[in-house]
Amino acid sequence: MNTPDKLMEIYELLLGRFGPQHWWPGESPFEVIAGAVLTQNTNWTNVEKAIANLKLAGVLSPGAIHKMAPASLAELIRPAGYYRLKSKRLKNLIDRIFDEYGGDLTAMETVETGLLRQALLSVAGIGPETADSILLYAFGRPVFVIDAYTARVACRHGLAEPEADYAQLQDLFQSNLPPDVKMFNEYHALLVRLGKEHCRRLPRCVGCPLERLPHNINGD
DNA sequence: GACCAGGCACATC
DNA sequence: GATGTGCATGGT
Repeated sequence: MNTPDKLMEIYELLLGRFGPQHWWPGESPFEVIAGAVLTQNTNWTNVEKAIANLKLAGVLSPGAIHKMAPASLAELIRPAGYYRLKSKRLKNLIDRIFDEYGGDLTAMETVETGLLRQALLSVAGIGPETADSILLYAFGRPVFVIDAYTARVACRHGLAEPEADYAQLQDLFQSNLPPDVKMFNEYHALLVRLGKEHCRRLPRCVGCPLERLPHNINGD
């Protein structure tokens, strides 16, 4: 089977088995942006607490956070962990949004995807996964998000080399699938779901023969 | 009481 | 260029 068909088959199997994952459904773009930073190396349930704090304090907006002292912001996002670091990163990003786009997220909507990605990546604290999460989940761009689970799953299904880097893995999905935002959204979430249930604690797939691993999408 | 979670930047070798 | 380390909380 060719790669595009294989990738689509995996997607269909995952969707059939787990159903839609509802990642970031119907939330404001800014909430998604904040969440993308807050979730770095952090369980999502802790991120939700931090976001709830921001909402309760009425500061879940670029303008409000722009004006806040880093220490005050840090205190609100404390449940998400790495709070001093993430306070700085969030403010770095928002500072940029003010400098480049006047603090207006709608002004970013017209920026070409590649340019927007470069802009995000140039912010200290925004790496490829965070940038791509923002592009896909906040701005609806057809960008495939790669994370550690994606790498493990792709590798263990013979779709990528163990040493494949972020760009290569992203190219695998983007070059072999139609640029469908809704599918990219769901596919990434499903790969994380699969990874959590079957690939936890396994550091990539080096030396693991596919047949012997408990990773089968069909569940056996 | 470990171990993990929807990373990233920086130091060091 | 690869590898190691700090960042920090809350759930299992």
